[in-house]
Amino acid sequence: MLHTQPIDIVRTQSLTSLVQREVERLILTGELAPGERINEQHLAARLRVSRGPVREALRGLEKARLVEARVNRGVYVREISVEQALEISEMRGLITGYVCARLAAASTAEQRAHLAQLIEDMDAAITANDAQAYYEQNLAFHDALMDYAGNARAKEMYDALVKESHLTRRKSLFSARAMAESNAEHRMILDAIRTGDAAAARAAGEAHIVGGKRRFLDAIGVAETAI
Amino acid sequence: MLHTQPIDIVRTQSLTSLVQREVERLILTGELAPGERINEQHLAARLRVSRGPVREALRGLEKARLVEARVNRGVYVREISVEQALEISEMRGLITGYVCARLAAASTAEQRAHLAQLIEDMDAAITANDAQAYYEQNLAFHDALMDYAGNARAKEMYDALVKESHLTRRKSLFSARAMAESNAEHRMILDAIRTGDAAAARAAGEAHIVGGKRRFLDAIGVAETAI
DNA sequence: ATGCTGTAAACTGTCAACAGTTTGAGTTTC
DNA sequence: GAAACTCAAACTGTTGACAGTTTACAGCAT
Repeated sequence: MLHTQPIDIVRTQSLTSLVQREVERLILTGELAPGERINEQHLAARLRVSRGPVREALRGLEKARLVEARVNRGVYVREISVEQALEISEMRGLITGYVCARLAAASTAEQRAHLAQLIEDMDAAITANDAQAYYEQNLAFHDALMDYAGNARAKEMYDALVKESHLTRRKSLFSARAMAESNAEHRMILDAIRTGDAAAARAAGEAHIVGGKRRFLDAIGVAETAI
Repeated sequence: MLHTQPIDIVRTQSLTSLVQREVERLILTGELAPGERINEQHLAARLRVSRGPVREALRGLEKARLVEARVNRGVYVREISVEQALEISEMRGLITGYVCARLAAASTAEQRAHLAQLIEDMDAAITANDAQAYYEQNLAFHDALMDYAGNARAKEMYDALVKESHLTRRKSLFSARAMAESNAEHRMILDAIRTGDAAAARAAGEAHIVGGKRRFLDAIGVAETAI
């Protein structure tokens, strides 16, 4: 009975969850752009399912704030304003500060070593001026912080915010200088964690918010005073 | 044409959203208890709709973390453990600290007066040993903090956490002493906001977390060291 | 009595069709 | 030429039905 597993996989996942994951992927990769309308029929035909599971999946994505439904008018990939992007960023930073403080209070040597490694990798990406690599490693760094802090709820909220932040049209192509600043802040976070100073770790996380917000505004060319 | 409004309501709101609100109400009021299974057919019959809207509504509530779906086995009102309740509480407190800091940086006299009034009301509830009134006014106080802070995202996340926290079976019937402690912390928050000291306001919010967590554990009879 | 097996009822997951609304092209009117 | 109207196509909201799975119970063996 070698081929029993595929059947199990089909049986243990609903079409709704599969559709939801696929649409989420389409949105996060930009194949479905913010503001774009999602046609239920076409989507159902493309995925070879009926409209039922598609509608259920879209309802889930609505609560996840990735799409917006307008009555009798269909669902649209959500568009977020600069103000909303900043709010999301602040919430991300808030949670980051929290987990940094927790890690300062309790973390293993292995965890700290992994964080240090990621910072090294980001330095390499900066040297290579590889913004894409930096972006991904930056996500990995923050993911690691969330994982190690031992608060599953904080991690889930953070992940939801990160997904939502991908809705911003302006793909943040950071300059080498911005990346260097950002990574210096990562280093400060790790230093504070190493010394076990929860307040300092939290402050470093907070500083990372403020810095990230400023760099975001710089990147999109909006003066902070204009907000 | 006196009876035109109900029709309009039906037209401008989908059945799904109505079902979702109703099921949410049933859960938050405890008519649907944590762990209880939700029968789609019965629910659809009770609300006089077909199963489609019901299923869509349940999918939304799943993302809102109020229900849990098990494949081929239906959806259940979510049960949360003490650990999860503590995580939710910490996140609530985290956001509270954030908005307190923002209010210290910017708030109007009217807003501060309203907060002061709510604290007075809570004092009255304590004197009357009316835990129910205290509970509701406490929610109103925190709602006001969220409203006035001017971060819509923070408010939404907080509201979602509050709804989720209602899933805990143990209705926190605080003692008069616990209520007094809690309200004293509210007063410290307001004092810090009044003096415009963002750091102190935030610290007061943080203290309110720790205090609330300790009181919660006291109420359910779990030693903090056991967690 | 106790445990196992088979069967039927109940329920979930999925689909296809219907009803009502929106949208846009074409036509008419001013 | 522009605005208003008409009408059909397209699409969403909703429903009812079908297929497959789970569950509970009765019957049987031990």
